[in-house]
Amino acid sequence: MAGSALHDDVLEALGRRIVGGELAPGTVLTLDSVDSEYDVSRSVSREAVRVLASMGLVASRRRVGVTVLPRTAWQVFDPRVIRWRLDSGDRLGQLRSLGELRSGLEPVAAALAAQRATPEQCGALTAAAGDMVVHGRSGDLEAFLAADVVFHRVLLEASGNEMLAAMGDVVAEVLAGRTHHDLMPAHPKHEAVDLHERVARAVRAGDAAAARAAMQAIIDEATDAMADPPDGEE
Amino acid sequence: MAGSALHDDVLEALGRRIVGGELAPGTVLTLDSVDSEYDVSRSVSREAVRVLASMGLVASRRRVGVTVLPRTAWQVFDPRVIRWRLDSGDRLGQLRSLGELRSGLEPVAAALAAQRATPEQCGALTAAAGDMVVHGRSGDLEAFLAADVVFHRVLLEASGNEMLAAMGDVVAEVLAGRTHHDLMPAHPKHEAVDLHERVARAVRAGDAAAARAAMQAIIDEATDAMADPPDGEE
DNA sequence: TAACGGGAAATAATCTGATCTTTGTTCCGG
DNA sequence: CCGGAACAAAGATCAGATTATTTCCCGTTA
Repeated sequence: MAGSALHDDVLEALGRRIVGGELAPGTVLTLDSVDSEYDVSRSVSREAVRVLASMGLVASRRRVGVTVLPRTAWQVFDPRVIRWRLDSGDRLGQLRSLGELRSGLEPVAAALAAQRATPEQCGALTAAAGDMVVHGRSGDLEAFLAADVVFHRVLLEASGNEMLAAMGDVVAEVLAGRTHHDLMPAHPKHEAVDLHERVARAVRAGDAAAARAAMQAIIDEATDAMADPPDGEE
Repeated sequence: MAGSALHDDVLEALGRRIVGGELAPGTVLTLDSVDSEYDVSRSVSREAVRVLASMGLVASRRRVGVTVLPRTAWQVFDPRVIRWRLDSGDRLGQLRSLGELRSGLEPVAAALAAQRATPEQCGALTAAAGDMVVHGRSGDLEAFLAADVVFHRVLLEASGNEMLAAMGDVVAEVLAGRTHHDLMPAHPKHEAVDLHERVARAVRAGDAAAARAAMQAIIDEATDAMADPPDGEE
């Protein structure tokens, strides 16, 4: 990291400690303690705390200090909060929440994409689905994952809804987390790959209902897979 | 607002100017210019800019200044960004995006609530639906809105998914925006109110499919209503 | 002429110390 | 026991200086 890392270092460190549970809700820090602990000047700790406050992780009051807030106050859609939760002991809970979210959003995105996707996006979608077929057969899980991520990202963007599009990064992290934590079978199921192709076809044809249904099936399949881990882990 | 307002003032002012389009993407400010324009000290403008950067509205680089970023970089799930967009000329676009989001999320939330709602939440849901009936008849739009907000908020919380629950504030703003900008009929439609009661019943009965279907119908109805404004406005 | 390299200036980043403001606490008088 | 006044702690704000990058410009050189 070339640029100024100081401020972000403190932000990351404190954020992880809070999200990870080391700093329980109700804990009070003082700016001075942050200064000395991370050996930075007040402006740096001040700005880090200010950003944490804007994320709902802490609240600072005069004469009291900086209080760690309970989960209910967190901005759970903030990408950093999501990332910290995925990296912490709360990974499974976060994946469950995100899965439920996806089960609502992605079918809608598919339906909208069927109505709004540009020819380029249709092409990219078809290409990504094709890549999934190829890498699914060859068993190259990383390449498969990459194609999967591209597929979902393009689809969300093609929805023409900037909020759905913003979920692209999150979905990418979910997919990556799934492959990297043994929640995926060694060979992607043929049905799952087939469903992706079906979504691409439906979007190309402008068939919103079919796109929604196929995407719904993808999510359902993924949910079932997570409920029954391939190697019985956890 | 009791506490320190200075920092938030600058943050709000700059945020609104950016989201509202007055400060177009690519515009560069300098910290000094912010200092003098709002007549605050360096630390105040610094922290405001830092938070704006954390929201993806600006990026600051040495020797260049503070650059306003394009929409694609914005954290569109940040509640403040949503609020600013709703208050700006982009209100209709934001309402459309949020509507599409709701059409995905709320049915899922209803289905989950049917499986997870506590007895207290069931009670609150039923009570809110009852209030909607009463105030819908009497024509007290504000009281109706309040009950509507409570209904959706409780339902989202009852989903047991903290990310869905976090959408409560956003949904509240959407509903409020609708009534306050003449996108609602003078008397709430009987069918809409009836659907809310049906959701409450389904959740009470633990019937996830029925809860999802009824909620879907609510959203569809709302979408249709927005497509055909009652008094032909817009 | 074009590529390369060395300043110089601009600007955010950081540090520092002082002062102001709010607010929880304590203590005193009634 | 209660109400209010004084005190103190901690963040909030201010002001200035210093540092570190980055960009731009210009001269040199191949």
